Amino acid sequence: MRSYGQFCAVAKALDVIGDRWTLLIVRELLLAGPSRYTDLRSGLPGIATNLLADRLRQLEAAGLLAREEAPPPVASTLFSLTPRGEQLRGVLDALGAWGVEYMAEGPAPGDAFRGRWLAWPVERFLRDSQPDGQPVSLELQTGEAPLLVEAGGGEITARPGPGTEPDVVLSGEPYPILGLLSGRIGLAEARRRGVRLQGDAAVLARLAPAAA
Amino acid sequence: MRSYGQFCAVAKALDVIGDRWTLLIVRELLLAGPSRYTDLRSGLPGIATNLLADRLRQLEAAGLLAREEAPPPVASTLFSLTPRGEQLRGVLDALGAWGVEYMAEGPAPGDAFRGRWLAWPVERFLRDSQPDGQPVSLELQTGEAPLLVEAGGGEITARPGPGTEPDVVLSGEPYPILGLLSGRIGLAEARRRGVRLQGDAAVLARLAPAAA
DNA sequence: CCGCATCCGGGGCGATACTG
DNA sequence: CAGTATCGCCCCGGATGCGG
Repeated sequence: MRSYGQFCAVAKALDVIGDRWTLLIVRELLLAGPSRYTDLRSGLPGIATNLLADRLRQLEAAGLLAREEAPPPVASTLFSLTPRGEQLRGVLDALGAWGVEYMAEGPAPGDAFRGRWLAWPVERFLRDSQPDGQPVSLELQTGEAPLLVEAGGGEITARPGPGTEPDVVLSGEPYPILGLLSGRIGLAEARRRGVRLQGDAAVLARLAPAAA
Repeated sequence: MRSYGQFCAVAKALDVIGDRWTLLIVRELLLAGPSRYTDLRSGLPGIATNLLADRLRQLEAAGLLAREEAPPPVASTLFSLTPRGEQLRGVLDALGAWGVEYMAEGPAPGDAFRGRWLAWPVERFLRDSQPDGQPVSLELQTGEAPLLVEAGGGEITARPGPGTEPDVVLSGEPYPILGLLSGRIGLAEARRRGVRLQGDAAVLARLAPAAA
């Protein structure tokens, strides 16, 4: 991108990661770890393939991304963040915390969705209401890939992949599931909106809205 | 800007503030407070005037910015951030903290500079090495408007405006001044690069590089 | 199938000029 | 002082092609 030409920390940062799609590519790599080109594409619905290739080159040139050739029989290229790229987590956290407010409005018509995108709302909007209780786990099935949420010791973490014997499994549309988790709607209302629940519903009480 | 069309907190945030120049306008309003159109322009060297007008309209429509008509005899329009706009401080902090690394490389040829842009490097890169000592103040004269830096109680703050009887005044080019404050170069080297110092040089010892 | 390159239309952006 | 008007250009989006 064209430089702002300003000797300022914020402007210098935007010189590097201010291009369209760039931070969303970093988001995918932070959420999913080392990824193939095709997987990045599926995690970035709407991106043009030439733009993705361009951005990957720019990120590599800037030292934020490394490209490793996986050995046969995998025979695939893996893109991963360098330590410098990982340091963008703080920026993405701040952006996600600020943008999560717009999630409460629900998805716009035609909005795409991937299960792992719930990671920020879950970690940012919720807290563990019983820090001294036994750790509990939830599996969220909102798309292709499930998200595993764990609450314990006052902390809430979210990461991709199915859980081994989660205490409760929620499946359905992301918006009502997010509403249920955040307490904006109750279980009955969530069910009416197509959310299905398997397991121990009492586990949901462990998740409480975090103080703003 | 065109929406990313993704039901994701980060993407929704970028839908609102991802446009070119937008975050730099927020930077100016955070650093300088309510500002006139002309002052914003001078704080954003390189921006086209139609773009500034466009962005101000977008920010107003998004509820991040308010426009107040100052009464006569001032007879001027003031642009200020709404509370929602102020909440972007966390995003700018994260961006500045990440981008400050590029400041160590020095300004690119032709880079513009404004004194208040040093606020982030100073607050992020430095700490008060003697929290129990008397508060001290420094005035940095690097451009048109001076920056006032205060160290006391372990905290370092930076804000625009000249100080009343600062303990030390530094004037010169921003890069060597930044190097002097961060300890990358010594006082002798800084003087050789044109930095002039008035007052008590011992005060500089209060500022130490913050742990990375 | 994976990881792109190429082509082309539209719009955001940049610079300058101008105005109430 | 606070913008509007205009005009190129280049970035972006969408489609298609293509070698490994």
